[in-house]
Amino acid sequence: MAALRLVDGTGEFTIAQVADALRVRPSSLYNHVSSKGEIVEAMRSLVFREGGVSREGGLAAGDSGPWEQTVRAMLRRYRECFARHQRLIPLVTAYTVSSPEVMGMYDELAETLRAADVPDGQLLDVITMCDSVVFGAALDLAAPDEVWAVDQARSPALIAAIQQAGSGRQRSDRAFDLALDILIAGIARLADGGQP
Amino acid sequence: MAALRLVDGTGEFTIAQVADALRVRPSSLYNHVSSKGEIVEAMRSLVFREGGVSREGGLAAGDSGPWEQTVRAMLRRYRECFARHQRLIPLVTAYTVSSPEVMGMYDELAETLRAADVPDGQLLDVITMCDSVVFGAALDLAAPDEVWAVDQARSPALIAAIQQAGSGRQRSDRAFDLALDILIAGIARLADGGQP
DNA sequence: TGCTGTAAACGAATGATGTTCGTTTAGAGT
DNA sequence: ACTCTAAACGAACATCATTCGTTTACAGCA
Repeated sequence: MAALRLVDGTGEFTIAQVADALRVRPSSLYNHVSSKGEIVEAMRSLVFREGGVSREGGLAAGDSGPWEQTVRAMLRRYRECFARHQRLIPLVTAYTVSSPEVMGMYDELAETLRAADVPDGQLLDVITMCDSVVFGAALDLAAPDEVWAVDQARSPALIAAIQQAGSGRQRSDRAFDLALDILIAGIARLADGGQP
Repeated sequence: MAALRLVDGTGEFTIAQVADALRVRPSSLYNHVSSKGEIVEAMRSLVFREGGVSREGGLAAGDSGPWEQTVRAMLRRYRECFARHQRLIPLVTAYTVSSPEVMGMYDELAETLRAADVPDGQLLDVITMCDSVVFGAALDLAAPDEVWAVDQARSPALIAAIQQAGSGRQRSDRAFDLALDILIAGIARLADGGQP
């Protein structure tokens, strides 16, 4: 089944292409999967497993080290998965399915955050926020560079900013790291009550 | 052209459906648009204009009020657009196009942030981060509730969190507001040098 | 009123694509 | 050798986006 992943080199994939890569006729595939969506789902699982996002051994609770590092590493790993398969991103977001592999990661995240004293009432909100940042960053990663082309901007501030920033992958990485910093600092402040 | 938007009620749209809604044959549409992608692009513009995201009058620079409020309102409006057309989200992210209408908003954001003393070197990173959060939140909005169904979670912390949280729209809104808080607090800290 | 030019609608056709179904092949276990 | 099962196969379909040459509707103008 891994041969499907050769096809994420082109950004699209058709049943026929997959069948070709497998030296098989299109119809034969339907003895193993029931739809194209199921293939997308399989790819998602695969990407997660190969990225080590879905924890093999039990849950996290007993993890060593400060929670900040754990969360940072976790989210970074999460995004890294999709960074390695950028073309997959529009597919998995379009297909809106959620494989059980993903849930393992949320479990881990929940345990870690809870151990870090994030109030129960805000736990799910924080998790959703992490999710948003990671997926948003992944989308940004998949977007073509021309989104930030100088000639589309009319504001001098924006033009200057674009020229200062690196290009493509670098820029995206740096922005994600910054987001992680801010995110974690914010969670930390949540963890002890108010704004101080 | 606005009649196409009736079709975002189903989550998908085919040329034939659009043609039907317009009391016209599919082929006739190609006298007005050159591809399906162009229709998606048109929808994106329309959503932006109707949401008031793309500023009609010139740039923002002279805006009154603290920048925090301006940014918060801007991002909230941005997300609100897609909240009103959830089914559009996978489409616009998949089609990866960028209409000129969107750029106006980035211009405005850039000016505001710059006026708020965000260091030039990090301006684009901050903008990207805002973008990520908004799009991630929009995606979360579009995701079905079952993503957060109790029976999929294995961790007690996560199960508890899910039960405490509201459902659907409420939950998503609250998570987004929290993210905005954290985001803006983080930007504010950026704006005066270090972590303090 | 009749002529003309243009924009839009039309229908038929085409090529991709995902999917179904009944049949056939190959091989493992007895 | 016989049987059972899983997988491959090819021939269909249905759905879609898109193209092309033709025809209609109508506005401007003589």
